[in-house]
Amino acid sequence: MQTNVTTFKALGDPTRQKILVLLAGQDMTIGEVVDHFDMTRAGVKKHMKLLEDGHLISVKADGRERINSLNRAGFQTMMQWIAYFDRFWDDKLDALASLVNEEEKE
Amino acid sequence: MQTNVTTFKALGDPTRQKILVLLAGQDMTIGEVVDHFDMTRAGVKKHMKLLEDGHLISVKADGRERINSLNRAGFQTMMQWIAYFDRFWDDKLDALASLVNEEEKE
DNA sequence: TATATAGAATACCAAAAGGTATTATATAGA
DNA sequence: TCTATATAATACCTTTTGGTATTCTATATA
Repeated sequence: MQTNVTTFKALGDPTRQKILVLLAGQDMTIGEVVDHFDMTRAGVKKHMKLLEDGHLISVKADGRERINSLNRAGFQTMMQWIAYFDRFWDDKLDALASLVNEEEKE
Repeated sequence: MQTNVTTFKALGDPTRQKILVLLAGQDMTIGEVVDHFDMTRAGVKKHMKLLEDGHLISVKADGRERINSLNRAGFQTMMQWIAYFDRFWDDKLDALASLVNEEEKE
């Protein structure tokens, strides 16, 4: 329950969401990602940094290029955090079920 | 694929995450939530507004009180968005499996 | 070696976000 | 009705964020 704030924050921006969708299609260098946006390389680079901080992408050096790919870790962290609340919905459903059963008895 | 940015943004803050955990324990008025933080009521109210915008909580009026409770909608939206990427991991696993199979043949 | 290309790093700016203080409104209760 | 309480609304301030421009470093390649 700590650094997942960084991960959720990374997803709280439309540009970064689009970058992830792009990378789901294929791994890319920053240059390739930039071609899909009307934004400077430096701007895109900042977004990539935040995605990396949130463990949503990982970078691998290859000569003078840097290959960016999706990183499952961030996604799993989020899923786990959200799953914590499943307990809540289950309780609600249980309570509803009990209520219905009680009424049926009458 | 639109307003979920608001939802993820809402979760990208530690105070708001804590509020959700509190509400998972029990429904609360803003006043009750404030008691758990070293922050003004106005500050907490702003956070609640963002959580509501992201459909993570819903508010029900009761006299002069407002009862806040978790809203499953926001959680489901996020789960669905994240689930979009499952395809990616599956592909990766498939590719890995093919590779292994190829090697076994030799 | 000289030069072009892929990327990193820094400084800077405007807008948005996190927070407080203050004022206003509606309802509960003496 | 008068007063206290639960909340809403607005103005304001400081920090962070999204973005550009500019400079610097490293690696391909003519």
